Amino acid sequence: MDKFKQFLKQIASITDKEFDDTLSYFVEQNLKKGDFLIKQGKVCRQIAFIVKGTLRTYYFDDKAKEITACFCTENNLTTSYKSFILQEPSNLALQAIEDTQLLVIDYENLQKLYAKSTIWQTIGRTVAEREYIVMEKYASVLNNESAKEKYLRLLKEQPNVVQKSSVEDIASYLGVTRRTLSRIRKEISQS
Amino acid sequence: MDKFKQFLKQIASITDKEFDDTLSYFVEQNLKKGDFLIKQGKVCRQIAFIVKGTLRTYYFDDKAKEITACFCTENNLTTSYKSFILQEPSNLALQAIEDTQLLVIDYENLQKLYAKSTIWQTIGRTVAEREYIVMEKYASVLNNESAKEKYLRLLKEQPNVVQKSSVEDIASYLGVTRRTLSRIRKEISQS
DNA sequence: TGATTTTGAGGACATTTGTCCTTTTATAAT
DNA sequence: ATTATAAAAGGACAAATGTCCTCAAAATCA
Repeated sequence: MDKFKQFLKQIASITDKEFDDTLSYFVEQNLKKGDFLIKQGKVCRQIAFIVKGTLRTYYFDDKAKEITACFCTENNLTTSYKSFILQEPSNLALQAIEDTQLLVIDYENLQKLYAKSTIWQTIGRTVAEREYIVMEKYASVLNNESAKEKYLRLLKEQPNVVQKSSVEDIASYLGVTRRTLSRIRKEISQS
Repeated sequence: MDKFKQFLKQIASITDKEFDDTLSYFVEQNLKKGDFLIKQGKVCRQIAFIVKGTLRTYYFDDKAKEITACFCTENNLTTSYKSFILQEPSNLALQAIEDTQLLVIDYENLQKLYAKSTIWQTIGRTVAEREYIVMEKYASVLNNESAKEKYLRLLKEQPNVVQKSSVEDIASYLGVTRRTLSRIRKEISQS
């Protein structure tokens, strides 16, 4: 609960009172490893703050290959954002890769917060802006870095994720094949 | 002017009066081919609606290679978004690749709009959400498509851009080398 | 117009990455 | 513990892409 308050304070200058007034709009939810927060094809109706744990999001590309879109970690928000924004069926699935504890708000409640509170309008915009910045960074990495550079970056920025995930999932996140990732790992272990 | 109103109406239900009250916050600006809207290293203080024309945005990657980040076309917004959001020096430059006509709002005026009008809060959030969705799509293309697929997609989605831009710029946008793009073009012309 | 510079096409070869497969190792189930 | 199953490593070869370079065409400038 306190972690979430800290998270929000770092986004906008929300007062303790505003925060307390808000909490009733959220519900706690726990996922076991392997559980889904959101499944493909359903309209995503939640945004969740990850108190503890990790989720992987994935979709299927044009060639029906499963692609990891993102690893979502503690102290961040997670959702199938496009589906949530447009309230259209989600092409993303969100699955817990370990036991996970969430604070969840649904679409209606968030709209209520937007309607009644300026600070929440600001939070909503700022969250979208930040998600944009993260995605822009990801795109530039995909555009400009080699397989090895991308893997080393992930290793540096999200070492826990590398630990907890399968080679397959990491490879598709980096836009390379298992074979390539295997080569890279060997190279690294030898140097 | 009317194009801009249409653009906004499609984002949020802004009334004619609200729109008229807003217009004084914007200024018209014209760029000649080659002119910069924003230069690297400066804090970006504007968001612009492109009434007519095209801009290219670019940056230099870790290896000091110039990379085209985006081709911005008529009836869309353009800005160095990250720099604008964080009010930090821009790594992007925005340059007109043909004579271009803009409607520009600066940072202070936008903050004023946010402060005084709920509809502008909604517009601000919705714009950020849309930019996110565009960037997410771009990332998935970069992650999953071959050089040829990416080029064919650009050709389909932004044929004018392909016409107006150099091979170099298109290649870096697609994350490939000139040589690769040259091969693809030959292949296409032969089929 | 003629000279100069920039841009695009493409040859030759190197490197990276992918495909298909087998072997090895780790994990789970009985 | 033993067997069955799934995941990772890696061999052999193919395809895609990059590097470096030259030449021709196009654009620009004097």
